[in-house]
Amino acid sequence: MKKAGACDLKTCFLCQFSIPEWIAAVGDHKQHLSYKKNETIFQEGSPVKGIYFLYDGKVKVHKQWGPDKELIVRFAQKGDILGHRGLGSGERLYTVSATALEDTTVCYTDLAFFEASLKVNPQLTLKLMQFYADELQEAERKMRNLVHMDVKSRLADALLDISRLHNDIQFTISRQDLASFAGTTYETIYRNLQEFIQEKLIAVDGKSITILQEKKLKKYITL
Amino acid sequence: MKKAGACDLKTCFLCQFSIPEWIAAVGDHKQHLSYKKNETIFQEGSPVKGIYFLYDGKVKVHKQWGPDKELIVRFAQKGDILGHRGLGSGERLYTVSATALEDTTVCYTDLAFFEASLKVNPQLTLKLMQFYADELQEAERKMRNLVHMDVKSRLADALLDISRLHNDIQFTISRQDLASFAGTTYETIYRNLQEFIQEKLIAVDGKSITILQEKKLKKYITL
DNA sequence: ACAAAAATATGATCTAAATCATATTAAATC
DNA sequence: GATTTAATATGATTTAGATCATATTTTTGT
Repeated sequence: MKKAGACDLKTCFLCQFSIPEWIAAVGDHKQHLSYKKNETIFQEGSPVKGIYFLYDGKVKVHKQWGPDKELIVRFAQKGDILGHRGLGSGERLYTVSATALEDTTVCYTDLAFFEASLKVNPQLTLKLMQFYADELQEAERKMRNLVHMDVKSRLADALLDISRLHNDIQFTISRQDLASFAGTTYETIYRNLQEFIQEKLIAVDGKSITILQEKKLKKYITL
Repeated sequence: MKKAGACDLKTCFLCQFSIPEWIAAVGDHKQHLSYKKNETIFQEGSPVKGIYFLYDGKVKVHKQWGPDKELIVRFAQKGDILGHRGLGSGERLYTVSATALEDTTVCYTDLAFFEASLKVNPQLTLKLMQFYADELQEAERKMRNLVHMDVKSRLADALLDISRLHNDIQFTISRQDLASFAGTTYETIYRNLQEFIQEKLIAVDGKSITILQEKKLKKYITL
């Protein structure tokens, strides 16, 4: 991680929903930081020091289980907020880790300043609340999927989800990350990807995946 | 469902975090409603009309899957807010159902009034945001458990969770609800409960479950 | 109080997906 | 550019837990 130039004070969640008079204060307090591919931005279990806003790059938000198992909870990209799970009423420890999937730039605000921002900008609090509400809905939908859908359907859901995020039918992701996101193992993902390729619903070239038949993939989810 | 007497304007989330000048408006707008055991308070997929606050009784918050499968996302009790998942930015449909597990009293506020309350009371918005943050953390923890823990550990977690909620080592719950909460089937719960009884970690008498050795149950979770 | 419906109990069977094992290829790192 | 390390490929084996089947008990509606 190294410090980088100042940000434009327009793009991020914080600037977007703060009153104009507050933006100057934001400029004084926020820092631009950059991370290399695979670098950890923050670690599950460590104390929450601040909040991050993704400027550029891709980040995975994940929970660890033992030494070699994980669950990817979310992929974040430009504009997304990171580390906000620490704002709850419990102990101030990150409950997830964030790791850069490619070279990434974020801007960072310490917790005290962010909390002050919430007090000063009710609109910010409201938007953040709505953002949480959406994430909660999505988390619960995923929970239900984990319990009631088979792996192939969950993989279809994961592929569509990632495609939607990238706003592109083509994207790049490792099999292992796909497994951790769909809540299964590398081998099972490998086999089910093969099936989707056979069925011509997707095309794969190295780490690049292209969705060929979105409609048919979607059918797996409601079935 | 039938209308019941007015509420005390003190207990619920809404009253607790509204400024004093707003309480009168709350009194004018909120309604007390009562539901009999097994009655549906609101249904997944139907339009969000308002927000509920639990006054008395126990409620399960659950997602349906097909005609005969479900996932219980949360048990709610006195003071808890219900229906708030509808506050996100998406379509205004309930993403979960709420069903009374025993005779229950709630108070109800239509959505427009609740949203006005959020605008008027930044403190309310802030508290609600924190509440969401906590629920999100918990949902993500459960997701990880579903993926990486076996049923016995998830059952241990569910039992401890329910005990904590009731603030009592003894509580009452059907095997089917326990299964839906732990993300598994009735039969599997039945068998694992037998094991816990054999190991003398719990005692069961009809629908009543008593936790005998909390410590040992907890060990299942981190293992 | 009685019939119908729901919840519980328990064994037998089946299967999706995890685990194991090992070869190959690609990507970092020194 | 060579060497370690990580990611991918793919078959074989195992297993946890779902599903099925059926009997009994409890609850609930009329």
